[in-house]
Amino acid sequence: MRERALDYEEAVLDIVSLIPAGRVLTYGDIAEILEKGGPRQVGTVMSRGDAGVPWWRVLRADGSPPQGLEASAVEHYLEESTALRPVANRSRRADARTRRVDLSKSRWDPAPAEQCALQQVRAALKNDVRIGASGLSEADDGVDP
DNA sequence: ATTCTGACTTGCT
DNA sequence: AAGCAAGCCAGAA
Repeated sequence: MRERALDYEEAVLDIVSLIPAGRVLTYGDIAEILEKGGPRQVGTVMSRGDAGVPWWRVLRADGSPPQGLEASAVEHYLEESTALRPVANRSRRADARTRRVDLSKSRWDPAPAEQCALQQVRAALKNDVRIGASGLSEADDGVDP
């Protein structure tokens, strides 16, 4: 019964693990979903090691993979057929380093059920989870009095 | 309490 | 497209 409140790190990792193959979210998106912290906090969590989550599906606001991991991230994109942005013709460096994900095409657009799952993670982070046993299901939406 | 740091963002050149 | 500065949020020193 791990239905206790999630700490920030767990919440972030949960979200990341929910991103489908071929889709991506930005650090900022995740912070927004959790309604806590900012892009940097999410980045900090991710930097602690992959923890078995698809880290390459989390990118910067401009569509570029996390610093230092561009090369291996691109391999995953090719593998998952993630929509990449066309390489600038002028650029000499048409390498993995210049490649960016096309956010307008690959950004994850969660279906209703998925949004629900995301909200559950947020709720679990916010206070505590009250699913199960006692059956008190009032997860206050977080708005302060 | 204050300062530094970072898998970040945005806006301006 | 690229580089730079400032803003931002939390945790660590």
